[in-house]
Amino acid sequence: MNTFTEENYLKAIYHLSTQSESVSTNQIAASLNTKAASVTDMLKKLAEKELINYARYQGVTLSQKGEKVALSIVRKHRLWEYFLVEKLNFKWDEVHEVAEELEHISSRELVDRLDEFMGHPKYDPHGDPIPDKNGHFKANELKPVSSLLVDTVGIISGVREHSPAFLQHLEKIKLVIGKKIKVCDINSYDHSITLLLEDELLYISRDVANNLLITL
Amino acid sequence: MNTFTEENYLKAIYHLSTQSESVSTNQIAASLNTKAASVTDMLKKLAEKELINYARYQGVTLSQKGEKVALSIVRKHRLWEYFLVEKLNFKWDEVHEVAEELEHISSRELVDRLDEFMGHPKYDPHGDPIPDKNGHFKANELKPVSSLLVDTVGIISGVREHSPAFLQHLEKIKLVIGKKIKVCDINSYDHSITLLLEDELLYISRDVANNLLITL
DNA sequence: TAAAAAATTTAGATTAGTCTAAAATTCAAA
DNA sequence: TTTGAATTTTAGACTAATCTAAATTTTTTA
Ligand SMILES: [Mn+2]
Ligand SMILES: [Mn+2]
Ligand SMILES: [Mn+2]
Ligand SMILES: [Mn+2]
Repeated sequence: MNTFTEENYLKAIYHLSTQSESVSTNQIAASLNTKAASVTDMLKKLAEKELINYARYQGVTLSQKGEKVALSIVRKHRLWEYFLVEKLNFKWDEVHEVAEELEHISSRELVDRLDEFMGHPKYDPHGDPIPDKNGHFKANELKPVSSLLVDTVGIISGVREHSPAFLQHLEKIKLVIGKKIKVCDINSYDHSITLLLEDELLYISRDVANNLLITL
Repeated sequence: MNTFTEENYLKAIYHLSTQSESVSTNQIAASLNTKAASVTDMLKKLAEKELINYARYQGVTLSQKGEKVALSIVRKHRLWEYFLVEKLNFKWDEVHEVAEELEHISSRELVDRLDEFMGHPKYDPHGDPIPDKNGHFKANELKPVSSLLVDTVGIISGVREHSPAFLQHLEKIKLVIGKKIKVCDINSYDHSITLLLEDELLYISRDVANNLLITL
């Protein structure tokens, strides 16, 4: 159907589209670790196949067809991540790279049965929503911990940054998905935050607070 | 490490090597649905990487290094097939195509954990042995039903032909792996065979008998 | 609003894998 | 053992995806 590479472009455009309406050539190049010239070539090809809306120099949006493909890749990526963590005991910082490969396995039957096997999970190990077989999902209303006021209480529900280093750090300090936290103090100089987590005080940097997401 | 295509060539050479010592360009071309000229190009590349022993016009054998790679692909293929049948309820005739894709997922960790998750199965759904993480396996002593004498008793343990059509046919007549059979009669004109299977008589053609393997 | 800077596209190459057609080699008869 | 057939390799081309360098367009800023 579509090549491995085409799928990666569509996925990249999809993710970038959640940030800004239209996506630029340079944004795509950066996110795929490739060069702008290569991106332009591929955009022509994807436009030819009507997977994107593209006009020279004007940026890109996904067509309906393209979004459908992108969502199916995202669905597969997140379902496989869930499988790796829940069934094969991978850690949440170990699954992304493997899922980058697994998401390109084409069998529709496979992904739907995998979904069924796991009981139709709604969120992946990083708190990201898993689209259903029709591409539908409801995203949680997430706020970065850095945006909260003192005394706010919330549940850790997602991350903004997916690097193994960050995820390992969170795990080490037990700040994992599902935990309840309360903001105890915000340092007005460096914006570091003191949290209450299971009766213990925990200091986190502004950087960590920025990339940690909660539901109220 | 190696490309998808290189892996498929190594696997094809591996399987062909179980039939004849040295493998020919044309055999590989036929098994991969490609042309002899393309095969020659790839053989040069694989020889360059020391994955095969190759001398112009002389046929090919796998090097130790090449065999190791081939065995890891075969291991993955068969483990995934087992997973699909045992965990996701695929039928034995539906798994091969999907496994053709899954076998190229590179993570060593993934395949070893999958193996563990399933309890280190020894045989895939078609009765083929699954190499362990070191590439070792013991093949059953298999005989085609067509080679048996009247009154021989055996257990269905493998197939020589893996086409969905053949597998579906076997399933329909309940001739599946593990079943006990007894040869009741061999027709001397067309070599069709009458079997006893769970107190019922079953007629199979020479063709089926040829592709159905048993252990004594 | 006219440079200058930044972003994007085009031009021209490169690499992997494939093909057809032609040449070379091996094998099998006669 | 020569000749013809079959097999295999080489030559030359093509496509997908990538790159660098140069040209073009858009955006910024003075
Ligand atoms: Mn991921
Ligand atoms: Mn994830
Ligand atoms: Mn198979
Ligand atoms: Mn099999």
